[in-house]
Amino acid sequence: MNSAPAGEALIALYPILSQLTARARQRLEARAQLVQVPAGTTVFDERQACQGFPFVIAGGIRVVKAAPNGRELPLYRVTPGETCIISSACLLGQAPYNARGVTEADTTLLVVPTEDFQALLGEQAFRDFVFQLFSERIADLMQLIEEVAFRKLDQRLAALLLGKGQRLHTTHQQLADELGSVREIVSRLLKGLAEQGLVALSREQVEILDPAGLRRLAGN
Amino acid sequence: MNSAPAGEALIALYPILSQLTARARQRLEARAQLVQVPAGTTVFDERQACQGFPFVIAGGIRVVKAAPNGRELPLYRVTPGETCIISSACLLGQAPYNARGVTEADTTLLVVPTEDFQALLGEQAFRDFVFQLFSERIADLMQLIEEVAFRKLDQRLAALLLGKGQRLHTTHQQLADELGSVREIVSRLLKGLAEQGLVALSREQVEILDPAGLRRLAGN
DNA sequence: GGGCGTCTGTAACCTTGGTTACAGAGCCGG
DNA sequence: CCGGCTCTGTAACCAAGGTTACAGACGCCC
Repeated sequence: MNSAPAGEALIALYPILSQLTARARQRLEARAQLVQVPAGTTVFDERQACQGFPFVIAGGIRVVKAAPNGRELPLYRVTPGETCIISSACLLGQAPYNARGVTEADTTLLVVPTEDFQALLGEQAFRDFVFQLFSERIADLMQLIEEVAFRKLDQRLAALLLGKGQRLHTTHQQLADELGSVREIVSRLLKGLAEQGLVALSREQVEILDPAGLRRLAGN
Repeated sequence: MNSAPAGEALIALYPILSQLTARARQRLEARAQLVQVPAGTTVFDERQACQGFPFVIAGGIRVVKAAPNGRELPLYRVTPGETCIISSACLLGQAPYNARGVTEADTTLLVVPTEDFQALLGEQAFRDFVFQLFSERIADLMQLIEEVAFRKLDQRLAALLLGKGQRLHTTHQQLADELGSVREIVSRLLKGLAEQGLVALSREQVEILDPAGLRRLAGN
């Protein structure tokens, strides 16, 4: 590791690492690379071989599937304290990435070389940690499949609006990106929601007027 | 385990189990339940708590997401020698199932109680085995998301037809089920493929005439 | 051969969501 | 206050897929 402060931050974010054996710990400190990445960078992409395993120290990564026409569907986000299961899956399965990772903000990563990741997995504590994340993500992905395959866009939009406070500051375009759709449709649907009295719209803002109604819509 | 033959079959299918410690092995044999299930049985369903961990000895399980209107989208299949990662995810994440499992044929399962599954995970060999399956399935699920979200149905149909030999014996209804669609659409699309000379149709049969053409179609 | 069940073909129609193409509206800096 | 930018509203049109509703074909058993 390149600096002591980074090491402390790492342990604070990933308490599991404090349970490593001394040997694993030393190896990690000696070989991991601290990397700074500006917002909006593609840190890995489809069909690309996995070069190492990233711990997110600060910032965050949005993992998306990209359509041939340029549209993107977000799969999940990796925030500090989590790890990128797609990287784990690649490293474990010897397969190339099958999604794209883009930093959502200026991001600090600690990148562990492939061999050292394998070694880390030899540590029970770390392995349990990765296991836990795996199972959570799998549940998320199943949920996403259900939404994409079966839910209509207005339901997905309603679900997206919920649970982010009463006023969201966002553009229609951002909402569309989040749903893997396009701006015009989101505008259309939001108008529909507004006409039903569920939300109130203004520039770069959506105000939730009837959370229960939205939940009802989302839940069908 | 209830009978020696089942034990041998189990080891043959899951060679990893031969690497267990004697203690784990004994525990497994003492507590696992051999269960016979006829074809078409729902062995677990959405929102249901996970009761145990199944090893598939014979037959197979189709894991599907069910839509409110009764349609189903297959997520993956569990064949003998594999394990059901959704069960693993439930047990690890303490969450209820979020998909449905249906036997595709008469099926023999060895069901391991929850606590004993946790104990099995304490065994390195077994844990590695589950890990491997996890990463493969995650890749599958990502692939599925891509298909559902971005591919048109004719492309998905073309992909489905490939890699099953030159003549497939199946009904349009079965193909539709496989795609999470309906019979009429599949008939329509198959007709289109036939008109392009890619396939030849007859009752309960699809003959692949131009695999390369199908692959081209599927790959866009 | 007649009757029945399953499988297939097909047409008309509908809904959803996406595309294209603008027109304004709000905001901000010069 | 003006020009330019981003964001929003909206209408016309289109394509994909699903729904409804039949008709006929094939196979099989009696």
